[in-house]
Amino acid sequence: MARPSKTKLSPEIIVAAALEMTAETGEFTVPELARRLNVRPSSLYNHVSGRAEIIELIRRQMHEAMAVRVDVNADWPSVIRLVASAHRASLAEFPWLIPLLATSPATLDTSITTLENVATVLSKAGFGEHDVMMIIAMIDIIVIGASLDLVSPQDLYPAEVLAETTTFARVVRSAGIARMTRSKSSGLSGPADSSLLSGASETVDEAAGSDTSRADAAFAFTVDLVIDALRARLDRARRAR
Amino acid sequence: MARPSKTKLSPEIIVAAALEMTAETGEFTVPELARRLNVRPSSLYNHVSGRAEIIELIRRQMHEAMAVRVDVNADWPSVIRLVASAHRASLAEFPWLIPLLATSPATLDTSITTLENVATVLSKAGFGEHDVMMIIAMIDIIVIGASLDLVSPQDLYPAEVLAETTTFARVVRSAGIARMTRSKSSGLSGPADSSLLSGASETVDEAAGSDTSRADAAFAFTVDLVIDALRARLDRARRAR
DNA sequence: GGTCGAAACGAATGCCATTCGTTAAACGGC
DNA sequence: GCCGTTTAACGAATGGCATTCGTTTCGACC
Repeated sequence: MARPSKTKLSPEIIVAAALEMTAETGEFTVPELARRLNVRPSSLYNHVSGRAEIIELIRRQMHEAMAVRVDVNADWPSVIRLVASAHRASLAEFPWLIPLLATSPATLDTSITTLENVATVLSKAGFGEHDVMMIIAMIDIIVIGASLDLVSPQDLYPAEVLAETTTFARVVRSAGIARMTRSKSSGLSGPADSSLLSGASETVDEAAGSDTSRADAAFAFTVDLVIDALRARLDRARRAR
Repeated sequence: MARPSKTKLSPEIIVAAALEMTAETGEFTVPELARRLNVRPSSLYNHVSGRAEIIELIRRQMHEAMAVRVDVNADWPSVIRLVASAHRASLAEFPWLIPLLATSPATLDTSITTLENVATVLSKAGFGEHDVMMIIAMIDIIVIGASLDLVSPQDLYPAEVLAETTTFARVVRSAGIARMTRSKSSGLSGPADSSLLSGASETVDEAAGSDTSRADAAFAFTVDLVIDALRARLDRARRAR
């Protein structure tokens, strides 16, 4: 077989398939990618330089997807909520890419535009320049942390462990979070170490959603708390002036 | 060669070498590990079941290292600061393990003891049970996010990109963070995709520390803000009662 | 219509994780 | 102190992955 009448590949096709694969299995190998595209692995190298470039393209695409249209005239708490929620939602879809994304420069116009708009809104609201920088960094921190939290195993605090505590056990129980069954771990693992998740039993996870509600609550709590604190800070600054 | 007079391996020796390797290169392969220990790869399998178990042992050790001795009689803001700082410091040492750690249950007595103590302190301080749970989750969120932030590339916002913004550029500049040079990327990558970091130029990174100060500032800002907000929340609850 | 580049293939390389059978030393009961 | 059993090393072999190179054939352009 040689060159086909209609080309079967392109960087776009490749990256789309790769993204789809990571979404399904959390894995991503070149041979498997080629299999999905009905192509030999070596063919891919006519379009991309290698696995690393494919990952880089995925990263770019994620950054684009994370761009949010910010209304520059909206009030700043809404903007913070919007941006934080949108970013968290995007990240939580591909959690194993988080270290990649968190540690790569914000090169994309789209995401920088979001930042620019957020900065504008905060500035207009009366925050000082240093505060604006810190707030943006803080949003990043919270978003990334909360995204990882979102994909945590359902029983972050197993019953056996809770048994040894008193205060903490009561607290957990009161939050309606305790899970007595040790259901299968989250699908997270990334390409690096999927084998790690063996051991986990495969019990029914009827209440699989119960823990995302914990993560949601913690995220909401944090964002609310932070916005409250920022509001107070703004008031204080205004009164001082 | 057969059984040596003095055994050359043990799970402890293996995990120590593996941890050291990840600290140095961010990588961790079984053959390389064996090479460091002056042993054939197959020998390792007499002591651990495989790569996955080594990772699991590393995870355990990290959890142990993250345990903090909490003075139950200390004031709660100090406790929050202490726990958050200690956890962040531990995580930042091995950032590629963060997804692993963040998504695995807290099984270890040591780390659960820390949680128990934190819960006790917060309860004694007057926080309701639901709040205690949320605060603990929030600390997790902030710690994880900040740890990843800590290992971000130095120039998170390259000059070329900033050129297209006005407000944001001013904000960044005022924070004294702008880095004009594009120095080599952070060493982060995890076992999955180290090859990604090729391309990066190897210029001198004279001011490599300048960005950790940004990360430090953002972390401190967030913790301070959150503690302020919690203090206000506590006051409000007290007054309502 | 001939030439040249592009896009597929197949084979081959080198690394990785893992398994199995082998060997010889250490251990432990008598 | 002897002897069987266990143990901890080894070497070879397997199968998967990422990648490279040479080959083939098709399409496009002159």
